[in-house]
Amino acid sequence: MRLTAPLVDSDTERSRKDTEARPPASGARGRPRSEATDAAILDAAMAEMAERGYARMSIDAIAARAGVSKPTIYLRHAGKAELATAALAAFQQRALPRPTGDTRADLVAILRHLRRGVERPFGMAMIGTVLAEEAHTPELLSLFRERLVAPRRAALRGVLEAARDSGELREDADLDAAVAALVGAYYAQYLAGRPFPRAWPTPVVDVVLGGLCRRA
Amino acid sequence: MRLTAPLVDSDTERSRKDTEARPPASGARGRPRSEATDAAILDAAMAEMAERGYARMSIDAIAARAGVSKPTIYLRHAGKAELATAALAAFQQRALPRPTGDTRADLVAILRHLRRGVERPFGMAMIGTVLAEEAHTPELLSLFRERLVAPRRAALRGVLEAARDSGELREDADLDAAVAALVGAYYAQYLAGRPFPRAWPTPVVDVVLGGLCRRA
Amino acid sequence: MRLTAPLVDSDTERSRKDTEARPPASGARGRPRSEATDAAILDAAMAEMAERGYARMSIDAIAARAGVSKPTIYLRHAGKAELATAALAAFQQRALPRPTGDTRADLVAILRHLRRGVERPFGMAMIGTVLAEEAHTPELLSLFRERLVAPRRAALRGVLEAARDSGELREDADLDAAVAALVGAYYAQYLAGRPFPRAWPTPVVDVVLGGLCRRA
Amino acid sequence: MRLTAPLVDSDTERSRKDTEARPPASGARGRPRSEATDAAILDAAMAEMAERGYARMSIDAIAARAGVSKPTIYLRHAGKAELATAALAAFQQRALPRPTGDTRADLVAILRHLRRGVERPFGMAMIGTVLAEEAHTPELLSLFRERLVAPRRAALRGVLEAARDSGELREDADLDAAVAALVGAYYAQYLAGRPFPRAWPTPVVDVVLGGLCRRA
DNA sequence: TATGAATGAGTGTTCATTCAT
DNA sequence: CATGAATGAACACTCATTCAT
Repeated sequence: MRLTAPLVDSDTERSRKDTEARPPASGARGRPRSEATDAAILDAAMAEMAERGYARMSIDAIAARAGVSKPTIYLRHAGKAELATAALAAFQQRALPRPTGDTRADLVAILRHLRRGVERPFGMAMIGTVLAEEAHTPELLSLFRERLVAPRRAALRGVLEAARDSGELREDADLDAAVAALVGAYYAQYLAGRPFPRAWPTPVVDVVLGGLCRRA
Repeated sequence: MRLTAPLVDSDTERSRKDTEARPPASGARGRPRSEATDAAILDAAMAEMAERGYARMSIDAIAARAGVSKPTIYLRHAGKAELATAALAAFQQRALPRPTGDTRADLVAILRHLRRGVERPFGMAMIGTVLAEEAHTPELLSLFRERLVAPRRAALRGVLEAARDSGELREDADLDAAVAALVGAYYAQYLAGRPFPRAWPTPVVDVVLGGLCRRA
Repeated sequence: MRLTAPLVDSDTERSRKDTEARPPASGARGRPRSEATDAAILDAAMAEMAERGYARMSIDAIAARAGVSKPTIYLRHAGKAELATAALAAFQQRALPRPTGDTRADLVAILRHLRRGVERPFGMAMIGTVLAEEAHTPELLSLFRERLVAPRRAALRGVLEAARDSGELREDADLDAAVAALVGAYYAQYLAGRPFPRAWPTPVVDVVLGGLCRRA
Repeated sequence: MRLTAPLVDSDTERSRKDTEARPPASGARGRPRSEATDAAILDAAMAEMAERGYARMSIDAIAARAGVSKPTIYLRHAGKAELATAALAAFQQRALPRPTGDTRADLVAILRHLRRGVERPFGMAMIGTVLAEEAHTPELLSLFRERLVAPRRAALRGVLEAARDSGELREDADLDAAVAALVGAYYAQYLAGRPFPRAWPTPVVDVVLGGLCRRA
């Protein structure tokens, strides 16, 4: 039974659960594990981690939220850290927008996608917790990078590379720095506690694409 | 007795401790409160918070690290949250570089200053913990913004405004987006797990100042 | 959540434990809660409260005395106050003597019953602690009144009312004052530190009855 | 400086402080101890003990209430137990009413005096705490008996003996039981949680006296 | 003499984890 | 397979008492 709505959106997909610490015995003897239970646990863990942070998230709360008992969780995951990483590994963000060939519009679309993730309740807290736990549970940060950060950066980089190859950009443009500036602007703005204007992605893209200096 | 080296750098200055919940009585009666103990507690708290995060940081560990007993801490700080905020408030980053009038050099200097803060051991974990604790202990994030984030943003903005006023920048430049892109690039790069090239600030400043697009 | 239990039960040593803050799930799934442990905890709590008083009674000591761990206690009782009230609620004094119709003998029998309670080791200390805690933990006193004081008063009053109805006592006899004088004599004697003579109840009953009986 | 009104009434007298654990050095060298401070400490201790009970009363709170520092207290009293007993020893209740020769009126007057003590805020809590602490700090109960209980019992007994000697009472009346019934009625009524009628002492005296008086 | 600072030993409570059914 | 019961280790915080000024 679901106790609360899951953190993930409806168009979220769950990836294959091949990261479990305690795989079910091969052969199909006995009652098979419920896939719905598997998913409920991972959803609950993800939600708790986002809302309360890894350190504060409690197995008890996850069990209650997923509507299962604690041993049911431990049967699937070796411990708190493994549960958290499994939840993160299973988490799939919304599909990134497909590039259209219009560089500016594509960049804005990707930043809009990022914004939805960051503005989701506790989205920044989730980023915070993986950073805060780096020393204690480094897998969280690596997984976060692999699952959430890297795809977005790749998408941005793809758009920029295409633009460069088509001659839209300067040959010597540092695309790495550009990608960092584009996505980082969100983090910086949030950390500064400043409100996001309605059409926030546009000015950022404009700055990065066009620069601040007066044209010759 | 100091158990560990302090987190703060040698050129760090400690700000006035006016956030204490139980201020020492004015006048000089009785045994004076040891200033070395005051500092040791705040240093230890800051270090524990950076290394383990606010949720995991324990008063016991802070007491041990500072070489004092727990009641000595509670004499000065009303609770864990107050101790953490006091440590944050007392933490003074290195002085920001003074602007020279050379826009590009000034921006690079400020970003270099930021980089030293972020690359300090557990620097990003500190940012992570204030973000992760936003729901539970919002004072941490607001204090962090006030003490660390805002001054840097103001410095960056000052340099950019001067440049705009002197005609160096386009009149319509969105300085807010530019500041976010400049400092955010660090966060994004760290979160991506990518190494920082030797002269990292330069490409970022170049992108923001000059833009990616080919000039007309 | 229930703070007090209903007024059920007449003869069983331990009343039904429906005052628990975290009741066991109905149905028989999972490991059943040990009834021996339930009882051991309540007994230990009652003993500690009588011996050391509510304020001094520690969960640690109760756990040790009951031979269980502290979380085992917290599984059953929401906190120290709830544990103490549960112990008090579960405590059942010896059954009161049944009235025989002989007024004087019945009163003496009830006072003898009271005396056994008061002379039990720490019996008066138990009364003391519920009085001392009135400001801090008023449930203790109300439960004590409900479970221990009220039944005895009712029994005494019943005997006196029967005697009055049968014409043995004066019509205008103040039964309330008489009941108070009868049971209060014990408290006063104890508080005075005076030894209880062998047949103590008899003189008290004689003093009080003499005042109530119809004059010749 | 007095922080709060003292528990004791204005017509309360303080007895000689010859129970101090640490008497001042003989000879009058150095600054003499302030008698006002002595009294403030004892008043504060008495009030705290009545309000919170011996176990919960804290030296810190007493110091604050008395407007002194903790070492000032420890200079005069060897520890918490000694402070509490000193406070109790120094406590003098209102003077008992002088007997007039009218037995019934004298008894009522003494019970009225008792009632004022019992109904004083925390009066019963004070009785409770000395009972609760009997195992831990038996001096409290002995002192309470000596200072508060015994004088009242003696007064009651005096009135009754005079009445017996003057032929008002039966020769064989058990005065001990009668005294216990008279004062105990208060304790019992309070413990039962029943309200005290306006003229409460009268019915109690009537019940007890009726039993003692020679029949017509 | 008096102060404020400092402390060792606890307090009630919670949590990740394992056990018994 | 799944449950509820049980636990060792920790947690933030407090108190009676002593120290240094």
